[in-house]
This record gives sequence, structure tokens and C-alpha cells, in this order.
Amino acid sequence: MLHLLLGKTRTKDKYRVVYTDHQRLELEKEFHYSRYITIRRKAELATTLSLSERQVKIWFQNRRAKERKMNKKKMQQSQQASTTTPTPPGVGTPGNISMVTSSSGSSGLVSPSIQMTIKEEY
DNA sequence: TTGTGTTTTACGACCTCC
DNA sequence: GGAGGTCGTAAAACACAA
Repeated sequence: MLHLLLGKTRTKDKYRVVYTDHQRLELEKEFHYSRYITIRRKAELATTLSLSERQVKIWFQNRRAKERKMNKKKMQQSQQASTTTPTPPGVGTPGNISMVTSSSGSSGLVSPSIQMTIKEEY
């Protein structure tokens, strides 16, 4: 119980709903397939997951924000590591972008640099 | 327990593109 | 102008050490 307001937006008595594991899983799968969802897929997902298209859109926005946040963190960590370490002999470990991530998403992270550029261009 | 830090939904403001 | 993007933020939900 608790997931009763699925598909609805914020109301007075429910500030936000918690998505079910299944909903999250499907959204993650779609995100893994593509960071930007198409109108068509959004409508499909919304129907199959019993969410509104708005919720799907917001979820993807939040998911991208999360990814950017994680990338930033990683960059800062690697930078710190290189500054604190006396001499980084290897230096050649830029591809260290594997990921630490938490259960979700993880995986891929399609070249963070590309996304950064896109954003930067903005 | 509970105090506290983190994550997850949802929104408003602002920007860009068509 | 409207749709959809980022960014910043609010508040609920969650995790977890003390």
C-alpha cells in the first residue's frame, strides 16, 4: 500500500509517490537503451507502467541529472587522486571510467565527455 | 529509537529549438 | 508559443551508525 497514487501528480496529501521495483526496472532498461526517450516510447512506457507521460519525462530528466552528478563526483575523485599522488606514472588510465555505482543504472555511462560537451555547448 | 545523510519524485524558473 | 532540455530545490522515503 503506498503505491496508490500511481500515475497522479503531486497532491496535498501525497507529496510524491514511490515507484515500484518493476516500474524502475523498466525505466532503467529504457534509459540504458537510450538516455533520451522518444515521444512514442514515452507513451508506450507510460501505458505499460501505468504512469503519466509527464512522470516518465520527469523520471528521465532526473535520471540524467543523477548520471551527471555521478560523473562529476568521479571526475573530482580522479582529479584529487592525481593531485594527491606524488607521481602518477600510469597516467594512462583515463578510461578508468568504469563505475562504482549503486545497484541501479550503473553500467554504461556512455562517454561522459560527450555528454559534458553537449551540456557545455548549451 | 532517532538523528542524519543520501536518494527519489516532482516542480518552477529559465533556455533553446522548431 | 509550446515542447522538452538543464539546474536548483522541496520534501518524502530510505539507509545506517550511534
